[in-house]
Amino acid sequence: MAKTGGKTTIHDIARALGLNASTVSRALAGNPVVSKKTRDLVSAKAAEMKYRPNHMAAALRRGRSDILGVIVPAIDRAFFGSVIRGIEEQAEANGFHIIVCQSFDSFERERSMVETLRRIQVDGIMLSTAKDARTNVTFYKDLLASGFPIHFFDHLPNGLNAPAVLLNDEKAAYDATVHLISSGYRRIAHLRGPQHFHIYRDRYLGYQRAMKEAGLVVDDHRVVDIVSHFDSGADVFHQLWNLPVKPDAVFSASDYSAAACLNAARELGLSIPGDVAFLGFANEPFTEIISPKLSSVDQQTTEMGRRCAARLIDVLNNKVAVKMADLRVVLEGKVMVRESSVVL
Amino acid sequence: MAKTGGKTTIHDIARALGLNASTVSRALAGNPVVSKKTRDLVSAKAAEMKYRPNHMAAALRRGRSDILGVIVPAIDRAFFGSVIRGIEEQAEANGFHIIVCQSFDSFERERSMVETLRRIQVDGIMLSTAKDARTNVTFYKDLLASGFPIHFFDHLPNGLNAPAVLLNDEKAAYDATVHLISSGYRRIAHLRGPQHFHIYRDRYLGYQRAMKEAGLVVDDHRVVDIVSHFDSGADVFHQLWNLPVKPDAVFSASDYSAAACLNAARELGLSIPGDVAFLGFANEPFTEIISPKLSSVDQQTTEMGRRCAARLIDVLNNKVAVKMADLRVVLEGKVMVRESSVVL
DNA sequence: TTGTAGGCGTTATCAT
DNA sequence: ATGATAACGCCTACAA
Repeated sequence: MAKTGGKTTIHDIARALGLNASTVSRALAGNPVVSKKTRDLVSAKAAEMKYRPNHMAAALRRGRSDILGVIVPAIDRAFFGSVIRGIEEQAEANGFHIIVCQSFDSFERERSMVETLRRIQVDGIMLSTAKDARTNVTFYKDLLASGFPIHFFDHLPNGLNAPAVLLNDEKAAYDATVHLISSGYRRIAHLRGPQHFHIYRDRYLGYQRAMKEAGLVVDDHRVVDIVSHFDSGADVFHQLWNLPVKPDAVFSASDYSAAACLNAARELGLSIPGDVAFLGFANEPFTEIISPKLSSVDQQTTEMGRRCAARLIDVLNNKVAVKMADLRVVLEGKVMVRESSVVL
Repeated sequence: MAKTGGKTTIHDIARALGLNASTVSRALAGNPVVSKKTRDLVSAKAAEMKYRPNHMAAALRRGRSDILGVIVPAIDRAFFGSVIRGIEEQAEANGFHIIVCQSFDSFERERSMVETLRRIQVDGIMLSTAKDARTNVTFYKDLLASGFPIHFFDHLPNGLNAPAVLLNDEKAAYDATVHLISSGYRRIAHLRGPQHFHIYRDRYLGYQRAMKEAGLVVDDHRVVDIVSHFDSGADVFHQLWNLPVKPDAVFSASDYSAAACLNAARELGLSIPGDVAFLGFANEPFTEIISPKLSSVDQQTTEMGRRCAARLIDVLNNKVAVKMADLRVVLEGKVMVRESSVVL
């Protein structure tokens, strides 16, 4: 019989075998210092007694939990679900587990989740910070200075220099715009995200660079700010279509806005991509469902998660010095060409 | 200075205050047996020394980790992301954390994840089982018999009687069909999911019941099996539209198939919902993005997660006897009426 | 009201 | 090759 709550411990196995608990521990760990015979004996007995190692006890002793914390604004957003998938894959492959928390885009919640995760003794934390104006960069600076292993992904708060896996938004937007240009479009409009976010500013810059390099003018009338993600799409498109010189393509910093505009264009009976082409950003699952299928920029989300976890684990295993500068990984986006941007 | 790795323990606080660690422990726990003065003193010192409780040590001692395990086929599917959101919300509100794992629809992985989670000493597990033919119900029966707290959601493997939070698929499909009927549609086709899954069989049954109750015939030609989720949609619709008597509405057991058919119908220049209406199932995020917006059945995913976690936590807190029968919760779906099924 | 001591299950450091 | 012992940080009878 087991001691506590029907749970077998190494002591139970030791007793049953007339051995010492430490020998059992070593045997179970496959320590070659223990004779092959004993090792086999022990593992047989362990199986027989349905022994299940207590990971927490081991963690307490070793000072390492093999658990990583993940904080995202909301787990049910496609982007984060996909990143977490990559994180979990990579963690699992390395014997780690992940605890997932949601900040709901509140900095205060985020801060308290970090605290709680540390109490649980996670070995490190990966997070995509909340889009919260109250975000206090000092908190992260202190955290980093304290040496606690933390990795960011998707974006970094303004003014923070820290290990992170990011997307090269400028390049991705550049590539996307180049794709439109090389497909023959010239009067390319841009639906622009909030410019106080790095990612959207970079997308705008990439768009501009591609236009300029091709010798095309960036007409300010063709650059429209996205206010709400989806709902105002029709208005935005009508505004663009009422310009004296109509655009022949729309590159949007968001798939939602792109889809809304695309729908508005179709309502008007326009041919897509004949009269006007569309290209979004984020490669949301719905881009393949709507008709015509929306071209978009894939953000390598799962890869982002994998890389982030891999880097963090490298740090934990001392395989990589915690030189922050070295730890910045920038991924390349991928233009997914679909029906909305190719003249058939 | 702290003893280990710069981490303050209750012993450090005790020493600094000339107290005993147990007093500090009690004070920190807010135990009223400790004088108010001492309690204040202790918490002040704790803050000063940046004390962070070691949850693992406490867990080991108390035999309770306050961590729950969650196993889903894939975290990046909208359905599961949404359920997990609910689980995490509820767990967090009760001082629990969740560890998330993916089975990738493999029974063997699932079984090994259960094992690993138990090693980590999670207090209970919530899972949506893998759609894997090799699934062995005995495994779950044994697990339940052992008394380990486990709750299922979304569906139960055939032949398993266990605590679960499910959707009343029959009723939801019935309601959906009734909505179409009361909107004036009569020749309603059904895109049917694989009948060896309970959920799809129930949806088919609900459709049939509504039709019969309304005195409408269920024409077998109008019932088409969904093979692949999305791609074959156009073929399916053409097949339906080439029938001698064309359907005037399509109720699909999947949003993907519904969307594919809807697109095919639009290609043919049909008016939706004038010529033909569409109603899907799952309320996928894209239903509001495509045009016309797709009516669908909401599966109360977040609520499903919340309820599942709430029930499990009740069991853990001994608030609810572990009578399995009592623990079956059946949620009602909700018909979301959108543009694709209402004649304007 | 506070202190003492033992143990949760494991591992690491001694010694044998 | 194996055993004894202590310790990881916390909690909780029991004692004072």
